[in-house]
Amino acid sequence: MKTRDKILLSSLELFNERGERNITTNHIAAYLAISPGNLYYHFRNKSDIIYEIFLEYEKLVDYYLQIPTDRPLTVDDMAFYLESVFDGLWSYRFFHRELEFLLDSDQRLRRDYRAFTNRCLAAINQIFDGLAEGGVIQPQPEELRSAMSLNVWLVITNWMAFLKTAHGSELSNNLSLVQLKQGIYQVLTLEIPYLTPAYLEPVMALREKYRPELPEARVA
Amino acid sequence: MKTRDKILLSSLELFNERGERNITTNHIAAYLAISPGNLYYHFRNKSDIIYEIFLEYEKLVDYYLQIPTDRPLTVDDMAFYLESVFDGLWSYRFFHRELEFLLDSDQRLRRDYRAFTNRCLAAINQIFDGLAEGGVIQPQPEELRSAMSLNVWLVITNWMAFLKTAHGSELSNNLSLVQLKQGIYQVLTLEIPYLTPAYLEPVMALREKYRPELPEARVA
DNA sequence: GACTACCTAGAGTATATACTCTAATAATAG
DNA sequence: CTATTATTAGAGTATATACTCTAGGTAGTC
Repeated sequence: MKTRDKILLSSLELFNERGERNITTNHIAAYLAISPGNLYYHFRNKSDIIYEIFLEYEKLVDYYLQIPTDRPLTVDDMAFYLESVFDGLWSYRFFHRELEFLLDSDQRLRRDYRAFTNRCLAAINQIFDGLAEGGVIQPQPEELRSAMSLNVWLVITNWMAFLKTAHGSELSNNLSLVQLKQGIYQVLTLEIPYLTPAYLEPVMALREKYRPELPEARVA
Repeated sequence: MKTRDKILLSSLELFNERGERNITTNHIAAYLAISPGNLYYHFRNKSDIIYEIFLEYEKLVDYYLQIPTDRPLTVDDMAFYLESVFDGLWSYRFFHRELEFLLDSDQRLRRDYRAFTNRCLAAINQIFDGLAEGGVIQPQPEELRSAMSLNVWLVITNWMAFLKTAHGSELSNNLSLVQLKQGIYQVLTLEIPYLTPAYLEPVMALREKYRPELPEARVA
């Protein structure tokens, strides 16, 4: 593998594992057993590395969120979109963690991420549209559907932070893909009241698959 | 005012304004025109300052989220809780911004914040309970209500990050309390399907007060 | 006035961080 | 083989950061 790609891969791994804030360019170089000079030969600075990683993330999610408009959507479609989005979130999980700082430090990233968010929101809207066409959910006025889509996005992008901060034992802050996908349970919770009677049962069954095994204490 | 209190106040102000990551203890001292030694006389380190600020935040929110259990809750109660929570979020807005790093760096904070989250979730649950008693929302099974409460929490705590990252112009990332309170619109969106017919109209009217004036583009 | 507890200044330091520079080595093209 | 280009090592640096240390001031009390 090319050194440049190794740098991107290892950076992503280290960022995910230990947080972007805790990983310096010197750490990355040491991890790869290359010199700092070598790293800076391939990337002008740390921001550039992060930006390139974002471009990969963006490409992955955009790929999965191509919503067919020529046919209605099924519950299976919805399940696929949810699985895919959470897989993407998992692979690039460092990103949402320090998002605000990253966007403050890089104008390109700021601009691209905003466009990315809008595409995601549009895709969620389209999914709801397709599900309504497929008779899975009841059609809703545009305004309500948009606000619901935004709530779905907020739940998806905040679920991981919730897990890391509120969940888990006092010592371990480790996170598993299984836990992360319990976010699907939360997203499906949002949809329940809008399901058509015919699809209530299958969607509830799908939801059940993601139910947390040991729900955290929610009562004081 | 005592120097110690001035440090806390200025730190909060600087953290909110420019992000905890961008503010060093030397910045704080310089801002107050005191010496670093003086600052370190009052606080052992930066984490201690942040922890003290958290304690204030915690106290404020706990104060507002004392839910009466001896009477049903009204729409006005709900509006008050929402306003209060978003006011708190605004006053200590730096906190949720770099939450994960802060909790990773301070065990006390990690422990206390987790307990705080659980208290908040319990309060949201109680509010839903009280609203059901008051006939505002339809009573729901415990499981669904808990999952809904969690979604409310996720929307509330992620709304600000959404504004900062996805909203606003490319250059300005400034945030206003008015914008922040548009999060109430999103929270009320979650409640719509659970409202009793009698309360649909008044809650929709309340929601309308927080509708964003210039909604961002949500369609590609 | 002198004792004491509290408070403050400000220079200083060890370490980390992002990044640079030069020289050398590999790869490739003609 | 040679010239050129791409890649790498590794020492080095300017700046920042969190924090320390010493000496001295201030306020209250007897």
